Amino acid sequence: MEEIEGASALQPARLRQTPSWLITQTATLTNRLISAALTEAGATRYHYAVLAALEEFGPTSQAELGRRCHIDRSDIVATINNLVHERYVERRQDPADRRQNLITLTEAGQQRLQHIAGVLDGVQHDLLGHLAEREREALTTTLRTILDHPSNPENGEASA
Amino acid sequence: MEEIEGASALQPARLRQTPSWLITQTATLTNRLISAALTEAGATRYHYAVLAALEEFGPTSQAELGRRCHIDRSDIVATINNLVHERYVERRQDPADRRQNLITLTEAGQQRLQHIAGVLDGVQHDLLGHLAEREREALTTTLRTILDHPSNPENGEASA
DNA sequence: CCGATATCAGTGTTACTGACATTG
DNA sequence: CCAATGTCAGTACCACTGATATCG
Repeated sequence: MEEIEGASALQPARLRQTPSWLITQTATLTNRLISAALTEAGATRYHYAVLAALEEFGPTSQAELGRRCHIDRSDIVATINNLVHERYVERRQDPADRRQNLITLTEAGQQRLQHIAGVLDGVQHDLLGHLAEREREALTTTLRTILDHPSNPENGEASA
Repeated sequence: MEEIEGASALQPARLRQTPSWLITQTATLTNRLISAALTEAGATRYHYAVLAALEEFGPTSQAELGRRCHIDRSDIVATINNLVHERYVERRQDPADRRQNLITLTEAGQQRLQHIAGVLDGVQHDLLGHLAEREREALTTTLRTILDHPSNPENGEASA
């Protein structure tokens, strides 16, 4: 077993032929790279998602942030706690609806987002840089198609 | 449905443009479907992977199973414990190398694999059934390319 | 002594669940 | 009374780390 070079060990053909397996394996690899990069920057994927949503949509309630980013309400709480503590966002009660908190991006938060986005760009390159441009685009298009399809429970209900 | 149809809430453009985000979201959706299907069948992804490897390669040590399926040694232990308890595999010490256990698929395990594979086939259909055949193939091809690339630490070292 | 194996205990992140109080 | 929101506590699975004992 010395002359081995390529794969560390041959994978079962069943796994190589099962799309769901390939997807989760790819996600595992992706998460390794993302975690390494973001941990170094002291951030998480949730930070990035929330900051991006706030930049694009302006002050937003926590529940709405969760819907937009597909993050659970309870996880949003922890994320916002964190971001508030680091002064990247501000949380205040919405006077118009006192059930809600309005989350606002700060100047520092805006810069933070830029920084995280740069870090993530590097990861995309490590992960997909060896693919042809067409292949990369086909991949993202297909993934968006899958995510937008009604088979995704996230899409079924709309709060009218 | 009311007048809203598409996404339940508009997602930040940054997320829609970040491949790593699309990959992890797709994996989350995939895992929801897989978990639902496998939980009902009383199985896990690790069960499927190990059974598939044993069917294809015959009796195998735990360490080798881990390498082939990209599962950590310590997780293999728990998986094999489980499969042994349900009589789908047998574990015995390798007389030729007493450090190793040789894991063998039983007749029941072979049938179990068939059953799980059938369940998973249904999930692939729910997940990707709405894609064109070409798109599905392009997706799996691209994912295999990513996973086989040296940027995947899994591929770097071989016991050369 | 070193390397590989199996095992055990424990950690961290993500995603999710259930409960609760407040407000509309 | 019902629905939505924010909060908290806790769970499950997956991936991983470190330590240990055994064996080659």
